[in-house]
Amino acid sequence: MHTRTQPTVEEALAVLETGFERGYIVVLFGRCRVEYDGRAASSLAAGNRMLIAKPDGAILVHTETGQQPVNWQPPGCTHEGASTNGELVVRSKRETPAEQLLVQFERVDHAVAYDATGANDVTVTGTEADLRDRILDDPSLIEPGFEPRVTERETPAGAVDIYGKDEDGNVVVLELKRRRVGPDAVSQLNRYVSALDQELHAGTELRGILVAPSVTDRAERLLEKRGLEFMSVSPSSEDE
Amino acid sequence: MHTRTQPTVEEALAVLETGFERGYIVVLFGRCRVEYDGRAASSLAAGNRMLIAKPDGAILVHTETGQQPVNWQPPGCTHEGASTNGELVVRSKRETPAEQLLVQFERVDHAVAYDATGANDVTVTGTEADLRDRILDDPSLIEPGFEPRVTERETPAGAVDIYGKDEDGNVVVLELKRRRVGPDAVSQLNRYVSALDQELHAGTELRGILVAPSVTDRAERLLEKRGLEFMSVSPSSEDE
DNA sequence: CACTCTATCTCGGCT
DNA sequence: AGCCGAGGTAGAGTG
Repeated sequence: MHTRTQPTVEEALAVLETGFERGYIVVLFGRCRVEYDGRAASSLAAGNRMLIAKPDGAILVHTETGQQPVNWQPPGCTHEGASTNGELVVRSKRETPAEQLLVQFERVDHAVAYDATGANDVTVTGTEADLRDRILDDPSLIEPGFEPRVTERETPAGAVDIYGKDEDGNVVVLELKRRRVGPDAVSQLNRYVSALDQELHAGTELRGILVAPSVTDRAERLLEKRGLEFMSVSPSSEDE
Repeated sequence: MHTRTQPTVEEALAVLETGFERGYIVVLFGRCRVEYDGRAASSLAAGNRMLIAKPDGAILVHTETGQQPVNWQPPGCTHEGASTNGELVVRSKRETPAEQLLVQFERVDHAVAYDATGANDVTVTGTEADLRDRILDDPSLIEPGFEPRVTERETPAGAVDIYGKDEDGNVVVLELKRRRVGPDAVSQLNRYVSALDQELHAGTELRGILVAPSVTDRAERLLEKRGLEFMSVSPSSEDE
């Protein structure tokens, strides 16, 4: 780890460059302006901020508010530091799509280069995959007699989460969501049902069921209009 | 600004608490485990990481890779630090939805409290709003004779981006996207068109046009199947 | 507070 | 490299 408080431009640059070389996270605290140009374009006037440069090429500029950075570059970018007109300038670029970020420090108050190695594989539960497994484990959560046949069954409109049959032999398509859903989820299910309707030969009864903890009013009306169904199931049995 | 290198638990706690009091961003570098429980649940084994606690209640835990934090809490949470079994523990909570984050530091290598005040209003161009303004400014970008009437016109299925008439007096609904679109955008437009189709009295011709720089193959086929149209326009005239 | 939709969404998986 | 969908999406705007 390297740190510097109230460094000169050269000292801050040294922290930045030795940090990059060693694969450290480099963090600069100071007053800076930020310019971005690429998929969109943005400009940010001077203020005290925190810049985070990661060894995988990601860059984040954080202000005192918000969970999201005010400016950033994704992993895979190449960044470089330079001293320009007495200012520390950090530039980050990538191609495809072409975009670049320019951070100009009028003043650097503190610089840190830190070796942030260690496990970064977080295990998450309560996901859509958990909901899927729960239903495959106990299909009666949907309805008595429901039989899952395939997961991720392909259709011209995309892959259906769970494809199966009901006790009367009708084809059933499930679209799973881990949380309360709005109109977009209904449309998604509808796309799959429409696509399968064309694919399956006529006469086959086809049901589409949206499976989620709950739906909004508008989504419910939309389901009705499209002749689709809803079944309330949560990713975790504890949430019921 | 306050900084401490290789602080004791008490020293790190002091940086944390005086930082919170003064409305500073507090950053801790060290080896920690992270537990989250709320909308989902997650667990992260020990490793060297960076914790960022903002005065608005946001918390971020960053590893050496990725643009996104491995764990976080949104703004509005209350966080507190404590010394437990010789470890510095940071806990962050909120209600609605109930969720909490627990970060346990086996070791703190560096602590910073920084006053990150300053302008945080970034001006962005190339957004959907820019695309809308561009079309309102020159409706012929859609087609000769197109006349915008209302933006954000409400329908039972949601608000239409631009509602207008073509040169033959037909109702035209535009759905705008700032970048290349897939099937979801087609479904969205279709929802609005279907809803308006019921609302407008019979006999009125109704056209739906998806406006974006480009569409994917699947989206194009879906447009065709739904009897919808596409017009290529970018948010910025320079992108064409 | 809940609903709806945009986003430089990011991220992973697959083709 | 592009397409597609999930996400503890976050954030903004509105009712």
